[in-house]
Amino acid sequence: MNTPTPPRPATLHDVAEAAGVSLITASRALGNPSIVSEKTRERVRQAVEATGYIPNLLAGGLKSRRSRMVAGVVPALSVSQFLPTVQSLTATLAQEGYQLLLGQTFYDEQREEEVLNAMIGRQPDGIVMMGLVQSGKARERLRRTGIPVVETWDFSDRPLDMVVGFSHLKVGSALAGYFLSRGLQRVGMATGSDHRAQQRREGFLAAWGREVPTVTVSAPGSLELGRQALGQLLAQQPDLQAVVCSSDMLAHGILVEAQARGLRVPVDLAVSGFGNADFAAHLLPSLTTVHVDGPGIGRLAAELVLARCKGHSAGRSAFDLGFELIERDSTRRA
Amino acid sequence: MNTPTPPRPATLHDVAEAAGVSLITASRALGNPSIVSEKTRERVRQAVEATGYIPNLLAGGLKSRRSRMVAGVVPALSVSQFLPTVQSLTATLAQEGYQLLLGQTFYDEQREEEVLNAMIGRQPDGIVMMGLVQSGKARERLRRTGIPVVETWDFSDRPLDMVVGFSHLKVGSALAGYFLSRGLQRVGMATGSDHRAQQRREGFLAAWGREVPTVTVSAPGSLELGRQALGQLLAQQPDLQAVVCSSDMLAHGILVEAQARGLRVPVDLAVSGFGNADFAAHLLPSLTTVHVDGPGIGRLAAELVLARCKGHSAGRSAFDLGFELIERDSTRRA
DNA sequence: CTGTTAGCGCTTTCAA
DNA sequence: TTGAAAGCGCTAACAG
Repeated sequence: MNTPTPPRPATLHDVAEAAGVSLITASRALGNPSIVSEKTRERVRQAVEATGYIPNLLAGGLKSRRSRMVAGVVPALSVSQFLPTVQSLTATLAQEGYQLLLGQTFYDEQREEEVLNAMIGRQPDGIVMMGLVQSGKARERLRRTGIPVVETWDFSDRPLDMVVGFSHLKVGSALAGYFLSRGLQRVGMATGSDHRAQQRREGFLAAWGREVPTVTVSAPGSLELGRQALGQLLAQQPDLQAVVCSSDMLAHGILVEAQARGLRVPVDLAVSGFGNADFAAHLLPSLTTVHVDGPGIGRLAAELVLARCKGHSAGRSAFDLGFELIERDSTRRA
Repeated sequence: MNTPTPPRPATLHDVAEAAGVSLITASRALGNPSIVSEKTRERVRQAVEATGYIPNLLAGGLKSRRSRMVAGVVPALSVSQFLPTVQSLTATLAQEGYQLLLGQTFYDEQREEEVLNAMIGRQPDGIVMMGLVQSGKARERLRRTGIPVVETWDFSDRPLDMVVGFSHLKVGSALAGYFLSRGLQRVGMATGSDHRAQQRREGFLAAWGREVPTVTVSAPGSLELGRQALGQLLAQQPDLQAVVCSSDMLAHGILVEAQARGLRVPVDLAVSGFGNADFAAHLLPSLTTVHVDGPGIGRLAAELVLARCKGHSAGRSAFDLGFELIERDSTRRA
């Protein structure tokens, strides 16, 4: 064999030539094989093999107006809450030949606008946001592009386009109801600075009926910040009975700091988290938390975008997937 | 004002018309402003404003042969080890107007080939892999495309193209040296099934000089798997003195299970992790681990890709960023 | 400094 | 079932 490897990557033109068919026939053999004869299809297949052809999807997308890319935007990748969602989103899209373009806003409206503009310029077939789009300018711009947008991990009756999530206010009030039912009085909060954590706090206070000592930490929080938060809460209220946290990592920090201070959980102090991280069930004591179906959110978001791409304009556009309060040992009465 | 919003998004053509200049002048005013007169530049700027123009970067890339996208490939997004790297990679690229295309291999060669083909079809200006490219077929194909590739989080003297990482063998032997120097004899390992964790194990055994009881868990491990692993190790060797873990989460699980069993760390059992996760320093006891500069890896990988895009063909292509063993209380002699 | 011309690689018409 | 023509939106190359 003496096939000199072509210096530049093979194009569909090369494939057509090698197969002895026209360019468009080669295109159809690959993109719409059912309307091409068996024989031709096979010859094209061999030509692809021989040339090592990989289709340039950017070029195809220019004419067909589908990039087969979906933008996924997170506050920051390190916010572990969203990882299962982004993972299943990416995996579901990949199954259908779509790739994810990743963007980060760092909880900043300016950056949110920038990253969304950068995404729009790449003509994504859909955009999936973790959280609601904050910037009004960006909302307006997105609406005008007509690109399908799925906001997730939150809920709104008047979404930009589609929304898949749950009500953080309701999470907060569910937690308040739970702690009230346990007869706990002196509750404190360790809560992230982000919009969703603040919403849960509001929901909690509304149901609780009065203010509670609160330490706000920079989103999304960490074990270290949780440890510090307990110190600060105890300084404010030495006879604290419970701490409600906006993430499992913060709650974990509370558990560690409680142990360091010789406080027994839940006897001396009850603790709850949020997110049902995979470590929550296996801590000592196991952590009471709020479970959310992260992978389910990602899957549904992907399906909604894909459905739109195929022209099925779904009827419903707001999906409340709810949440579940999971009681474990960290709040269980002896 | 009575400017009817155009139903289809504005193109550069519309901008040029609105500004009263030719298409290419409008293009230059945006992409290479220094060679356009101040006056023209301003008129184009206003036309962009008026039309709400967002450049179609896919179309531009077709001709210029730069997509301004970089592919980033992880085993799975939930492998938290890589998150700081992907985060800084994405952020560094975004600063220069590049976006990240995300792919997942799920530790599977078949999927690795698929995801790399999907990426190549999108003409990325570079590819950053977390780990080495496993599939020989994919290595060959990547080499032929000529796309800059940076393999990370590992090291090789004969990389596919560029490599930014460190030697897992050396990490293993450093850990062995450390435990030997502590005079510990009966050591066990809890280790992930992935290639890098296995390499660290090999490095450890080579320096240790003999086999040790080992529990292998599915990569990347979790707190729960760590807890189970300690049970299994103790069943094999009841008088175990130390456990070397392939991740901080596994080590954390060992700590929790030790506490559940009434074993004191480090007095009864010494424990080490890997990765220096942000919780490691704040656990009780704080966790001895191996620190790796995750964000630094991402930043350097981005810079290498960007340098190649600008034509600077860097001399060096293998960067060993090393690692640092961080001794904390979980192995410290009383 | 500005414009004209010719594509990038592919897919959508339309016609055979 | 196959093909020819046209052009997606933009930029490189070469004039003026």
